[in-house]
Amino acid sequence: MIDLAKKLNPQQCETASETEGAFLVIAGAGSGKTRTITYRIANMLDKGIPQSAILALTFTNKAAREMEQRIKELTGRKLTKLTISTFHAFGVKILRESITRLGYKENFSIYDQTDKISLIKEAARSLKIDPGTLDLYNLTNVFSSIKTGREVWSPETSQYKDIYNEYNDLLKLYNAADFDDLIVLPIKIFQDHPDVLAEYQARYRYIMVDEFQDTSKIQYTMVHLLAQKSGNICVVGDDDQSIYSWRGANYDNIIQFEKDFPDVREIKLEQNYRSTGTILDAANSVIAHNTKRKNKSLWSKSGEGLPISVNYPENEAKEADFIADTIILLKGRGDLKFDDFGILIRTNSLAANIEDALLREAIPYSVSGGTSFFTRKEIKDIISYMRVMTNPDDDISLLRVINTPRRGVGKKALETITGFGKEKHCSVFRAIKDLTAMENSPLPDKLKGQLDDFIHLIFNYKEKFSTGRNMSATLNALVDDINYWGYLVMEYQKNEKEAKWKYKNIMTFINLMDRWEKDPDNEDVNLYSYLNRITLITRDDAQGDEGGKVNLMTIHAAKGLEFKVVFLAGCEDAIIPHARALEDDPDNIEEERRLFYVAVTRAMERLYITSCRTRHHQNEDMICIPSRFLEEIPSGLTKASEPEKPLTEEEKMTRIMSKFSRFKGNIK
DNA sequence: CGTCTCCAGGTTTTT
DNA sequence: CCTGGAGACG
Repeated sequence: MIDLAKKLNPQQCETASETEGAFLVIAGAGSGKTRTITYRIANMLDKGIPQSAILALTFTNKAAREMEQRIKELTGRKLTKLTISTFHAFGVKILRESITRLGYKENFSIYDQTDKISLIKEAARSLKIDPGTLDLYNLTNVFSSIKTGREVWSPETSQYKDIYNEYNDLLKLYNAADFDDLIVLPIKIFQDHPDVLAEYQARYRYIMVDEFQDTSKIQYTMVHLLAQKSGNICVVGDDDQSIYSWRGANYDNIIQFEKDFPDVREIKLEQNYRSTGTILDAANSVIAHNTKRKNKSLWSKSGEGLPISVNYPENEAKEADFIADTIILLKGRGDLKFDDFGILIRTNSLAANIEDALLREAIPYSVSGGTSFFTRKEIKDIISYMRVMTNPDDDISLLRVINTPRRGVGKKALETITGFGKEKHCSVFRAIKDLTAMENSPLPDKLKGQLDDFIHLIFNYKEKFSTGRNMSATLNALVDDINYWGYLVMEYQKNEKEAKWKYKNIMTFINLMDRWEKDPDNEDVNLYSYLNRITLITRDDAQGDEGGKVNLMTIHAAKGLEFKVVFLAGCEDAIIPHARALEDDPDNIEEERRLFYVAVTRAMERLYITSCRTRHHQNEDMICIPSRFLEEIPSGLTKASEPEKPLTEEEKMTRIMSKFSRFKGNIK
């Protein structure tokens, strides 16, 4: 038995010890939120609540993994029946069990952003609309908003209604689900089939939601459906750290929660255990400028600590050098490890320069975000092969690999094949199979032979994979068989390094699979679950935390993490707050401020802020203005290593010009 | 008919 | 600066 009162402060203790009923826990930054949840679950297990009755929903895979690890350590139990996962992974779990209720077949594919764009193109083409005239990236967002109920069709968007409908028809036809479907379809199952819902309600009688402030409306709907029966639900969040409203995360959820569970008990965790007094004061001062927030005040017993260092490097290269040099310097003192450092940036594009400097100084680092490993072209190619094997209806993946490596399948041949498929209402895979077997096929004989080989290859490897044994070796053989290396050499003739690098990525991918299938805790070893898994893993894969790497990531990705030393780079106006955020809605300034607040509160001991004087952007040297949030930090808390020089008349002029051009550039 | 090459455009944040 | 699409070539 764990003595909660001894390990936790009174508010934490209350949260952890009361397991029945509805709870709303407002947990400030660094207030020991994860610790509290961990103890709460451990306490449930102590009380004899079965693992299988507990569902904990987190925001990222990493958070889920960490929580599981901590509970394991705390209780010393095996946790095979406990469900700790992200909303999306939980959605996949439900769909794998019940998607046939909606008329889908079992091995559905999950489409990421890239697949989604391909599919929208496909939908447009089938409606005789030239995809070239569309802003596809933008459409992915519009469709997402519509599907999740965040927005309704507006005069500007309603012209895309037909494409949207076609897009959804195709998804179903291809037996595929996009990310939104992973939440929307389970809800549909629950609503259409009360018996299924009742089953899940009976199974998950104790539900916890972490980072509740970032739950979207539909995610909340899903949780509410599950929890309304038992009424045992505990949501934990911090409105000041709500940074995903653009994705449908909604403050209204807190209000809705209070309505849906009128007996809710509200607990506030306000003691901060993470940061020095200086850092906390700075954070508090900044966030106080926001008007829409629940009242709370973070306090701490720790001392004031060091002043916050604010620097104004000449340009982004100097900024990167400063960060790298400072890491070397602090590391040299011996009491810090590389993974005690976090470098936070507003946008992924800021990472490149910093990576350069870290590489040059031979500082080991890991970047999260940006083009995720699994969305790299070469990796997607390989994944698509495997997807076709698990789901032959997946036309998008099939079209991706049919001519990769090149098999002489060009535009004309593709037209014939897809045309045939449309006519016969069958998948492209089926069409290829039929067309190659046909007597007087419209395809030339040479191509028929090639395609026949392709079909056999798919069947052959599907068979090998289906044993569920040694899948990484099978994959290795597949990569050899299709001569992917030869393909890379061809494609990157002038750049052998690139080809080698891409091939190395594939080898890494195979190794990852090997590790995964040999993991003794893994109870579900088959190709399909692997594919599901990697589609949902994105930025936080780098679980190789051997303790030796500096962390470079976006502020969004840093949510829930803490570092002894934090660098906040690119603290310039138009970066944070981001120019695009402020364009239409001035209310967005509050979210940008929360983002800044999240960044500051990641720091435990030292905080370095850099704001470049100039920055190279789109082939132009732009003059930069320091972020307006810097002014919101009381000057007594900072130490400017390099005070800003007053502007010359000429500089003022350029600044106005650059502002103007930036503004112009951002209209539509 | 498939492939190669040049040119325009473009990502804020993520599951 | 890098990616993807359109047009010329083999």
